[in-house]
Amino acid sequence: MTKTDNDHLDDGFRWRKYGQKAVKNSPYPRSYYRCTSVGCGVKKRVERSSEDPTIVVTTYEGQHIHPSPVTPRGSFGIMAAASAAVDDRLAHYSASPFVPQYLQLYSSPTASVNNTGSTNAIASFNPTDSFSSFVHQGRRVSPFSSPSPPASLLPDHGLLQDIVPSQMRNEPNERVIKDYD
DNA sequence: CGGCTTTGACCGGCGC
DNA sequence: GCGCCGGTCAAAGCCG
Repeated sequence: MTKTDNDHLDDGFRWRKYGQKAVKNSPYPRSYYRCTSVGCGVKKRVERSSEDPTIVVTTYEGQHIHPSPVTPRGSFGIMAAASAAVDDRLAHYSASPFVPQYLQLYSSPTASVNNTGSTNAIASFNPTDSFSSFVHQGRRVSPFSSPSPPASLLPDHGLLQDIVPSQMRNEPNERVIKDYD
């Protein structure tokens, strides 16, 4: 869940929108995106909370098989370390017998980012904010990956989506990236 | 002109 | 079998 008034969150990857549907129990539509990188079938769903319109719920499906194709402010290099850290946890989680065919990982990646001490743009985040939690569903997404191999065997460099370049504060006049629309 | 969004149609799964 | 629902396709249009 991400608190933002901006619909177009840039998490460091290029996404192509391929669908939009009205969601039941919510006046807001749900958008479907796919990673534009070839061979990377990562998908994500983005929908707005019906209760709090400033909250967008982003659900990622799959893991990127490539590093971030874009480096918005040249500050995404540090994300490699961050993703590696989360990677380790992901592998650990997936090894757990309690995790079914998919796994749900709740984490606060911004905290680990700050731990690097070398952040710049991302340092403006609030790691204490519980809204930085994300739900991950590691499922088979591309025809290349095995049905459901242990994540520890995958080169998953792709959990960068954990870090969303948006402030998660409840500030009315915040403008995260730019005032889009 | 190329890449992306938009948007209605289409499709498969599921419940009745 | 039928209709609903969630997800995807793909043509057309938009925009830098």
